[in-house]
Amino acid sequence: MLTDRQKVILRMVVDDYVVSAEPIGSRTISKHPNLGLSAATIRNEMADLEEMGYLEQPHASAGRIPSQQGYRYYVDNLVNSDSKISVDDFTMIKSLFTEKIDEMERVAQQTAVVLSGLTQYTGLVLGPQVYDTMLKNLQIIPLNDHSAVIIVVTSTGQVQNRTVTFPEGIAMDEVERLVGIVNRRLQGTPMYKMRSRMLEEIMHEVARSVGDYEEAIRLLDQIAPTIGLENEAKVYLGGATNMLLQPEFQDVQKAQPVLSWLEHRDRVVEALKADGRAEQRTSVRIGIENDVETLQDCSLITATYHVSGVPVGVIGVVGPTRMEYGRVIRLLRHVSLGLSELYSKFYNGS
Amino acid sequence: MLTDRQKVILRMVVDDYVVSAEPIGSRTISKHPNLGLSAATIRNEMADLEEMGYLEQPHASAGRIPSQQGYRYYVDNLVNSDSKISVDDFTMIKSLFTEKIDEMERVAQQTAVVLSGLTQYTGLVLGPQVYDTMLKNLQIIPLNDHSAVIIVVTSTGQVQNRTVTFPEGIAMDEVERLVGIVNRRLQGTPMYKMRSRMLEEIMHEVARSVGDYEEAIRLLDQIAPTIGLENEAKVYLGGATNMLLQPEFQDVQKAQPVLSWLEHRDRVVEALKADGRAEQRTSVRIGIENDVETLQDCSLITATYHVSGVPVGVIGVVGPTRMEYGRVIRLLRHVSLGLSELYSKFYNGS
DNA sequence: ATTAGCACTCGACGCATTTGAGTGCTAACA
DNA sequence: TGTTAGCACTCAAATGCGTCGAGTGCTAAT
Repeated sequence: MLTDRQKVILRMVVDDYVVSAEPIGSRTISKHPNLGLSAATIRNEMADLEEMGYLEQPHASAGRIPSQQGYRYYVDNLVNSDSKISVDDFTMIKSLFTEKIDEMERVAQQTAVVLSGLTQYTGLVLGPQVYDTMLKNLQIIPLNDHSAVIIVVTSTGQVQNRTVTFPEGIAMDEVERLVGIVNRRLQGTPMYKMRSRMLEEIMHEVARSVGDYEEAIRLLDQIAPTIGLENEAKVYLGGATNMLLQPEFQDVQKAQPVLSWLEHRDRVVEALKADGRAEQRTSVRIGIENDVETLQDCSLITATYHVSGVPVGVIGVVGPTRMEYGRVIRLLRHVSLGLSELYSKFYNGS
Repeated sequence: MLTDRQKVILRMVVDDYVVSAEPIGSRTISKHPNLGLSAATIRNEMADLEEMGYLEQPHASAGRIPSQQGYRYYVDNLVNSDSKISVDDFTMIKSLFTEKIDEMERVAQQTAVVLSGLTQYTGLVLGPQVYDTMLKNLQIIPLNDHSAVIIVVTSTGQVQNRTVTFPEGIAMDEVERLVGIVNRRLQGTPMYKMRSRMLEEIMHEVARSVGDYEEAIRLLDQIAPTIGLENEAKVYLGGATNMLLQPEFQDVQKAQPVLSWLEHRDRVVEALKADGRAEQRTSVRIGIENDVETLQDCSLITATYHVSGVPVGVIGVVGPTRMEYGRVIRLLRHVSLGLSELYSKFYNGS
């Protein structure tokens, strides 16, 4: 357990280090106003904090920097994440939500960019995944004799499409009949049940109406991935190269793996989803707390956003462990609330 | 005009420098087999080549490196861009086209990744823009009382969609009537004429059938951007962070602007389009030949791909001016041929 | 418990020296 | 006349060395 004074000192070290990126010495701390302590006293306390694992020394005659455990303690006990965000931040974010953006995709992208712009870290947005969407409509538009566009519309207005080529021996009208069947029997079916329902309920009816059973199955197989669109979450990155401005990424060897990791969307999606499933509204992963090896010197802070109280997406920020935890957490909370509002309006029909 | 011997030497300098990234000295060249010349002779020739502007010296006692003019001469006269690509490259690319990828979007993305993987530069793909597509179908799917999804399908099977919210006082059936009019009157209209045709031909008819003229215009305005989808080309990047492996990007200050430039898709699209309009099938922009200031130490090589002989898209590679011009040009030619074939099949209905 | 004082540590910085790759020039040679 | 060997010269990079100073730990005094 830390004494009050140790907490104060730890907080000061973190706060100072986060802005300066240089080890903090005892003198620096002792010069802080409203802290009538000499450097020697601070030294003693710092030595204790180091022994307990909250601080560390890059080398013997240098100042102290927070350890990952130190950051963790800071985030759990010292940071004030409830106060308001700064006026500048507020106006910046406000423009994001008031600007009339009718394409929801652009909102997500723009959110990532704004998050990065405000923090100089990388902004992440995991697009909304609404789980209880249902099939609204299945359309087929013939292109020529043997190919057509299949269009799926969900109850929330998401649209997915795919061009399919028919196997030899299947005529257009058979396909159209097939689509008719799907529409008749499966409208209103939740999307996540789609695939199984298609197999269970439709197959026999298909067999009855379509000439060639074998071919019908082949065709359904081709359409299935589109129809049963797994509502696959898309991730949007913003300002990944902003991170190159951070001192810890001045060394390309350090920066390359992280940027490279960010390039693979699927990995990023996975990392964000993991946090999205957590109970809390905001999650902070510091260094080795990240399952991803590449991010062992980075922190990932995420927040979920909601539609009708249900979490549907995640926003987040990746940066070096030396991060403005307080500010970033407040920013993310604020933005996630805004997004929740926006998406709720959108999905509940504005 | 260069003597044959000077050409040989220039080619050697470029070839050596491209792989070593270190200034090339006279001794190195003289040691080349099938070139019975002493270092001293090479020195004289090199001095001449420098005087003519094809080589330069980083500092007095260093070897020579090619100047941008030197690269230009190399590309124009010395590179052999017609020979075949290597077997390794061939198999790598082959898997790209034989793998059955039915989503054309993924083909483009994957092409960019493969280009980068093969070169360690950044791969670029400007998605196909087919200019003579026509309106195939306009669909409207109501979501609730005051919003619906508008879906546009073109003759080539491209699908674009948008959620629209109706102004107060416009009922769903009026919207449906409007869509019907558009379908009846404008099916088969080339997409690029869409917007003007909509205004010219439809307005008066709309006014007749829809109750409120003012509102009808407002509504059409809202739909217009989707219908008249400018066939906006999408750009796909691959392996931007691979460039951080290049020696010239070991300095973050050098790398950051370039990576940052690549982050803004619109700028990249513009640069690629510029090259796509050029006459030649492949274009090489070396250093300052790039209009973009950020790329003054980079080279951009592009090649167009075609559908039915008409150029519809661009692929390319961005890297440092010290680039394997020969190999990259051959790669791009090969890949662009493959893409042309693939897209031609796709658009002409396979 | 706090603090002043002091010896000690160690990276950063500046400066001189060395090293070596590479050049330009000159004179000899075919 | 073109080519080459030889040599003095140049300069970046590497190496070594002393200095500086921020910061520490320890001790003794308050």
